[in-house]
Amino acid sequence: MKIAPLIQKLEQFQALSDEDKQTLEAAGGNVVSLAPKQDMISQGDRPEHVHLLLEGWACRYKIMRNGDRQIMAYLIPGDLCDVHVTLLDRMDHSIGSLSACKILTFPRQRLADVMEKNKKLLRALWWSTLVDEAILREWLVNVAGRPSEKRLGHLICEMIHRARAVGLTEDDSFDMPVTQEELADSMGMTPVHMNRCFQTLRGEGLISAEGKRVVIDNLPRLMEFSEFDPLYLHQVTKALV
Amino acid sequence: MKIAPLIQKLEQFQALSDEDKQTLEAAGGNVVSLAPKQDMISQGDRPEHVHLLLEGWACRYKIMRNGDRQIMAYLIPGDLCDVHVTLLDRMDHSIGSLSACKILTFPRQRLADVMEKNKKLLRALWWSTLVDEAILREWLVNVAGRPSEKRLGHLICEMIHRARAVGLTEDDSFDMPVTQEELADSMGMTPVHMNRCFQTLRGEGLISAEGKRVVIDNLPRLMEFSEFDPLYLHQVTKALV
DNA sequence: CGGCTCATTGACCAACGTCAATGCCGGTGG
DNA sequence: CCACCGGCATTGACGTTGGTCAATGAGCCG
Repeated sequence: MKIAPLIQKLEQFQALSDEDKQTLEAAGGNVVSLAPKQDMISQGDRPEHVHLLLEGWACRYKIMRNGDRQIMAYLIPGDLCDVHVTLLDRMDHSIGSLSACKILTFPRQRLADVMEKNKKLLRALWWSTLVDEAILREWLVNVAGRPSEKRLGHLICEMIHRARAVGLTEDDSFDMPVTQEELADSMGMTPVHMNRCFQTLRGEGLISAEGKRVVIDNLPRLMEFSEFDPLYLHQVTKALV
Repeated sequence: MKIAPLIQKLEQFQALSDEDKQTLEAAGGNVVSLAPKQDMISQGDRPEHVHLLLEGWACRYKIMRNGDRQIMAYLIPGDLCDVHVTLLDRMDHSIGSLSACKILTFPRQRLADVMEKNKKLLRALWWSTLVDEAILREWLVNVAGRPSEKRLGHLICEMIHRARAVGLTEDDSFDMPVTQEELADSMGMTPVHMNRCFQTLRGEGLISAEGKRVVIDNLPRLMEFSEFDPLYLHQVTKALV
């Protein structure tokens, strides 16, 4: 099933019947490929489709006055990028691919119809936007309140938990197709300093990133170091440890 | 009508019939008073009620490991504090009063029943959580990407727009019952530095805060200075200027 | 091999944090 | 009515985290 990772995510909230799954899958339209660093939707758009990420990583971002980019969320397979557009008039931010992506597009109205008729799915999708909001709150805490090394550590902890929930990890490692510059843009720091943070975490024996592969050498210790508490992810599989 | 400010807010999204309004009002329970600096809900709770703020200001916050508090949202009259709890299992943060508050409590199940039966209200309430999320994204941009004086300026612009939407402004001034320390906790800075930011904005002739009353001397210029674009608030009344 | 993007390094700098003192104001008890 | 107290705003001197600038490497691809 194309939408398997989404199903996997939604079932953390509520079990879905085969019929529910089929209904959702049937609402899907085309699968589209997107090259790295391309916009999927831009700020100001009134998109006609909702996008489900099937492969690759993407991000929400805004471009600021001085040209800086602020990344506000990372999107991984199973993430619906923009359920908003079924309710909000216009995109207040852009969504762009980080790596090469495969995307399933849902015609907006067809998804709205599904939610109109199937309350279980509606609740599940609403739930997923609430989890996105919870993640955003934790990002704010992270950026506003923690020193830079812990920020990076916390982000890595979050991403391995989310990646694991959709089956994208191996032991304590996963692919993170994101440059240090992009990481810096998401955590409110400079690329130079992001690099220094990586050095620190490696020096402490907490992680050993090689290229785009992040290997966490000691997850419990990294979680402790980064003050990471997975409660905010509202995952059923609470404990990874 | 007790829930007038909420109605006023929801109707930015969609007009509601008298019947809709009555349905929503009827779901409400008791009106409760809360002294300043009291928790309304605490992290980890599974609350039985959804809270609608009728009077006063409150905030979402988390306490961090080192005892610092991070405020993640300000809540003003008309704001539903925790629609989440109809779907998320447990509170991942706390909500506390800043000033004395009056709160209308909705028994969780009764609100869920309303949404079950009335799709228009369900959509309106979902919409309001999506707007909350949009505000949160902008806070992240603000804290991660703007220098401290613009952060404060941006927050003030946001709050006067939100206050105006529920009729709580007079010309370009409004009551902000929040200490500089609380503001600092929301913008990721220290109270000392928050004070310096106030001095700058006053010195530039942008605002003139006297006690808890904020007077904006030149709103267009403050918006320009703070890089404030109200799009993210998704208000119908876009322009204040 | 040349040219690209990205990671890494070092020297220096500024925004913001820390610490500690002082002032202001409203509330309260004598 | 007035003195005292407690919370908050304000100020100044100084310290530190993280930003800036600019150069060097390392890996990849045509």
